[in-house]
Amino acid sequence: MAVRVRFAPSPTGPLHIGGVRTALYNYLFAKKHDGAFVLRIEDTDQNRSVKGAEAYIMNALEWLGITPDEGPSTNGRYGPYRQSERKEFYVKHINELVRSGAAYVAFDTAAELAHMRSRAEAKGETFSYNWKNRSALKNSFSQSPEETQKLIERGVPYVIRFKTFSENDNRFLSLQDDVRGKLEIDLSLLDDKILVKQDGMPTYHLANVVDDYLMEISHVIRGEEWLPSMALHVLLYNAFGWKPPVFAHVPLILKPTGKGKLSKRDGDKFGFPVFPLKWDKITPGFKENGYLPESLVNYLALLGWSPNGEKEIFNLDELVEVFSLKSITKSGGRFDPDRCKWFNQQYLQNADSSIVATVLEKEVKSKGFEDSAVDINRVAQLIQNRLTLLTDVWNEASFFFVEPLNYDEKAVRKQWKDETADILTTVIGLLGGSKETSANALRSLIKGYANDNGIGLGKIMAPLRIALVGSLRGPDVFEICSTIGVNKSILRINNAIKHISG
RNA sequence: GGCCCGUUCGUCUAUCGGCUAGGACGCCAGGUUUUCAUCCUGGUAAGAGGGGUUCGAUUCCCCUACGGGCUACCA
Repeated sequence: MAVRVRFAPSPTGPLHIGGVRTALYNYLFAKKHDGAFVLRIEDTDQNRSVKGAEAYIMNALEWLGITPDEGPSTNGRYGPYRQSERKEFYVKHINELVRSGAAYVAFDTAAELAHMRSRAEAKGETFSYNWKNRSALKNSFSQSPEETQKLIERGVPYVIRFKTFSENDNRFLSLQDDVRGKLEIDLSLLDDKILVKQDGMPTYHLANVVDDYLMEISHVIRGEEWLPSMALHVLLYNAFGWKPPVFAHVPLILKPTGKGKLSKRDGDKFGFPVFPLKWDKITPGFKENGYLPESLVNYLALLGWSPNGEKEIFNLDELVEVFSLKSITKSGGRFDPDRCKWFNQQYLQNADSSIVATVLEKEVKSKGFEDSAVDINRVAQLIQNRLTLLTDVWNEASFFFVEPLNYDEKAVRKQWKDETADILTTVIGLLGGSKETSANALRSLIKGYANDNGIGLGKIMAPLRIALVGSLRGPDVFEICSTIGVNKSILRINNAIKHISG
């Protein structure tokens, strides 16, 4: 049987990082088995749909490189791919269930149920709409078919519930999950879930099962929050006479520290993004924070799943190659910002330096420091292995374009001596007189001078760096000197002498 | 409260009854770089607790604790 999987988010906001990982696992599994990766928008609850969320989800998947084979933007033969556009299918199939007696009509209002719930709670009990009390409530079980028919005709609002369990049914249902193994569920503890709401729209449970069947989904890979309803879903497949898909419930992503699962607020709190792309004006995503999509994918893949062996850096294609549901972890994992950054640093180091150059060029332009004399590509190469995030670019490269406005006090105190001004003045002379301006040429020039005159190189290098950069950091001094040009270097050195010694 | 799932270094994980419990992030130390970062080398640090089963348990079973999820006319 062909492998077909789906990622089925609800468009209630930006795609959370946990959703990203679920989508990723689905994608990897599909590609591994030459199957199809389907995007289905679960928007049966109109009230909760958020404008722009669907587009966000698609853009995010696109950015990550895990583009669906089928979805709202394609015209696959299993469409439409928005549940709000599939009502006819649900109506057709729920009628089957009602006819067969697997589902029934119920007239209890939300207020009545809420009342019963709070009364039970006051007594320390839990109200559950199930086999024990179903015949005592207002539904087609407690009423005659004529009565029910009459109420429906009169337009009394109703919902349709699933008859989950009855006294004579098998009490235990055995389930198989590809991540967790065998599970045994006591069906007598389950309640009669609503399948169709008063407004005629299906709930998640119905829509999900009908769609997965109609779309010929072979494997349902979804978050662990769905594990408790797996029995219901299998029961639904059985009631329809359909073969259930294979299920695999993946663990949740937890907060870096503290209790609970990762939430939007953790991002603000700990200073890292939890969404792939920026959402509103104030919530940046991984992209805006300087992460490469490949590194996010790599990190997320390894949070909750592990390959054989000790290799850790995998691009998408390599992940596809080695991915397997069986090696998904059972326990929830904490999101570790440091480790995520490390992956980014690794990818940045191995990336084509044009990526860095592009970002740098944009920064330089937007800040108004365009300088045709400074080779952007060369600077990019010099700073590339000093970056962790793409957003570090300007901090690492600014001094190539902007001369120091002030000088690191501590560095000056320690490295700037009485004789420094004289030495640097000589250096200026040497630089000015040099025909060769490559980093190597300048290096041997200065080293030669130091050697010939018995001056320790340290007496030159540190002050020179302070003069050019403003502090003791950055790439090789002679590379900087050569990249910004001898003339500009001399200017900076003169300035430093004036400011510090003068 | 009820039900379900889980539990190996601080974090992500390997181990599928026989281990000096391996790797990665982080952290610490040393080396390279006459700076800083990178890079290299080394170090630190774990089987929640208690019962079984077994010649032998991190690995299998039970209990407890802890963590997580679900418990809506939300997904």
